[in-house]
Parts: sequence; structure tokens; C-alpha cells
Amino acid sequence: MGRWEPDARGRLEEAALALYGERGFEQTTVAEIAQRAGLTERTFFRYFADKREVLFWGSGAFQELLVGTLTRAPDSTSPMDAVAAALEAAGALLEERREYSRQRHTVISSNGELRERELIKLATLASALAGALRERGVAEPAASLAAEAGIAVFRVAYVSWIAETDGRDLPRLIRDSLDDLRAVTAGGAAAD
Amino acid sequence: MGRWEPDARGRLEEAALALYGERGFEQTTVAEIAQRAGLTERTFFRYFADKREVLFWGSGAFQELLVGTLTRAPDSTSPMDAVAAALEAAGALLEERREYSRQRHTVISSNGELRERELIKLATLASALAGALRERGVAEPAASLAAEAGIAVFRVAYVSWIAETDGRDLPRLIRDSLDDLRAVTAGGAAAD
DNA sequence: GGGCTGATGTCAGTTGCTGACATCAGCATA
DNA sequence: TATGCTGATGTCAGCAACTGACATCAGCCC
Repeated sequence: MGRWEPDARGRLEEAALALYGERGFEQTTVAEIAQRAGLTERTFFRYFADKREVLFWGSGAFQELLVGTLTRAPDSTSPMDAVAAALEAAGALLEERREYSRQRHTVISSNGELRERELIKLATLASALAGALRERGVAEPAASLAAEAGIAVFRVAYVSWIAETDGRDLPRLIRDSLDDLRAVTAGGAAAD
Repeated sequence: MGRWEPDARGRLEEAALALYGERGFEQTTVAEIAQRAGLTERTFFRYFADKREVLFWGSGAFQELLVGTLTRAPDSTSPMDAVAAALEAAGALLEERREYSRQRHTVISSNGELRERELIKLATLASALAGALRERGVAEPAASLAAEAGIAVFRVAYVSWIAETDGRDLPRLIRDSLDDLRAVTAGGAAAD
């Protein structure tokens, strides 16, 4: 048996999500989170750069899944469809943790600072997708636009998924949202 | 003559931008900004909610211009084109303050916290655009998707504008980016 | 046995940010 | 002219986020 209880990081994540949910993000101090996890405030800041980051630690793996899926798409796949395939794979991952995702989303959407952090994580994902598209030979600005549009599709689908207006699962909502985007951007003035 | 020097808010904005540019955002304390403006730290926080917000005070007027332009677009204009018209009008406003925009962008893009704040301002703009589209009778999720796609177009165009790769002005870059988006989303699997 | 390692704790300090209260020029009005 | 109100600013005390420096000590290697 080790000197300390195992999985300090996981305990901190769990304690933080619970406390943010119970009494709100601003009303929770880092000292309280650490105490609930049986650790000290200083240790919290060794695992997480700041009080918000504790809710976003999984985003690294999420990004790897996105980029990996995009990279493995057949060469013949169009940029937008490759992005969509990656988003659907990521969506399937979230689908497996629906209840956790709901709880986390409730906490994040009820606080401005947490929403800021979520937005920059999504922007980072968009950058990573754009980079992976460039690796496939897609030129700018097409790469960035496909990536940004993909993230927009994802956001809209994600919100619907959380709201659970119907029984569609997240990958399905992503497909449908992409179709909606195609409908809304279709037509219009062509380039001169 | 008044009891105090006029335009305290403007002096704080100016001092903050200068100091953030000279020594970086994190290396600048609010007390230093206030001192440079001939005021105290406490007064800074009466004008701005936090240390970042001092760079974003103009975003309210920006949003009003966007929404106003969108609202005034002819009823026959498609959602995406109405969004584009609003973005071009806003782009024309920025075009008039090119040097200031550059300086501000340099400061913001060199710091993560400031980028977060910028992202949430853009997300707020997207929400406002989506709301204005709904007022025009556009249903969800088309309204949100058109707004989000529009903001993506704007971001890509804005980055090009700052980079000044060629002589195109911002409204022009926005039009071109929208055409690029249309090209990249065109085709693909249709809804079943 | 002795020393090294790595996760954790302790402590002091800076800074962002807030609430409560004080100050005081200018204005209105008796 | 005296009196009192208003609103922008200042002063002060305090909390909490975050950081750097150093201490602790079980387990492991030699």
C-alpha cells in the first residue's frame, strides 16, 4: 500500500464537480475542494493550473480522438466530411457518459468564467482540426473554415443533446446539424 | 472646470493598452494602470468589472451595430446574407481604426486570459445575431448555425486582415471568406 | 543502512477584487 | 448666504486565487 490514497487528481476532479454543483463555482473555495479530497490547496494547484481547469482535464484525450479520427479518414473524403467524421466519433465518446456530461454542462453554463474556459478549449480543438486538415493538403483558409464550421455544428448539436428534445443521440445530432448548416449556407452570392 | 480631469474611463483604457503592450498583461498591475491614469485602483474597478474588461468596453456598441444592421436588412435577404451584411458593416467600422485594432489584437493574442475574454465576446455576438434572426422569423437551429458560421467567417477574415497579406479591406475579406465557407460546405451527403 | 525520489505539506507573500465608509466641489434651493 | 444633497473619487480592511521556497517522509535502489 502506498503512502497516500491513490488517484489524487481524480479525487480532486470529483470533489470540485460536486461542490461546484452544490453551491456554485464562485461560492466554492479551492481550500474546500482540497479538504473534501483529503489534500491541501497547494496540491490542488500542482495538478490544475487554476480553479477552472479541474473541469477540463479530459479535453486533451478528446482532442487526440478528434485529430486521430480525422487523420485516419480516407484521402478521398472531403474536408468537411472528414471533420464531421471526427466530430461524430467524439460525440460517440460523450454519448457513453451522458449523465456526467449533463452535470458538467449545468455547472459550466451557469458561470461566465467557466464558459470562457470552455470556449477556449473549443477554439483549441478548432485549431487542432485545422492543422490536421492542412496535413492532409487542405489549403487555408479552407482548412480553418471547415474546422470552425465543424465546431459550430458541434456546439449546436451538443446543446440540443443536453436539452434532450428528442431521442436522437449525439452523433446523429451532429450529422443533422451539418445538414442544417449546409442548407443555411447554400445559395447566396457566388465569388466574382 | 470640473473637480476632476474629464474622461476617467478613456484615460484608464489608454493607460491599460499602453502598459499591456509595453510590459505584458500579467506583468502589469491594476494599481500601475490607475496610477498612470491619475486615479486609484478602486476607481479602475468601478469602471471595469475586471482587469481584462478594460480592453473590451467598445464591444457593446459593436454588437448594437451588428444587430441593427441585420434587423434593417430587407425581408427578402437570406439569413446568411443578412448576417454577412451585418458583419461587413461592423468590418467597415474596424477598418477606420486599423492601427488601434492591430495594437489591441497584438496584446490580446499574446495572453490566454485575454483570448478567453475575446472568445466569449464573440460568442455573445453570435447569440445576439441568432436572436435577431429569430426576430426575423428564422427557425432554430438555422438561426444559431447562420450566426455561428458568420462569426467563424468573421474570425478568419479578421486574422487575414491583421496579417495584411494583401491590400483587401476587412469588408472585402469577410465577403471572400463567406464565399470560401460556401465552397467548403457545399456538396457532401444530403439529409436522408 | 544510507541516500535518492517524488508526492505532499507548510508558510509567507503578491495581486485581483469587494464592501463599507469618508471626502468634497458643485449645484439647488430656502 | 447658508444649508444640504449628489456623485465621482479616495481610503482602508479583508478575502481568495495563485506562487515560490523549503520541509517531510514512505518506498525504493544500491
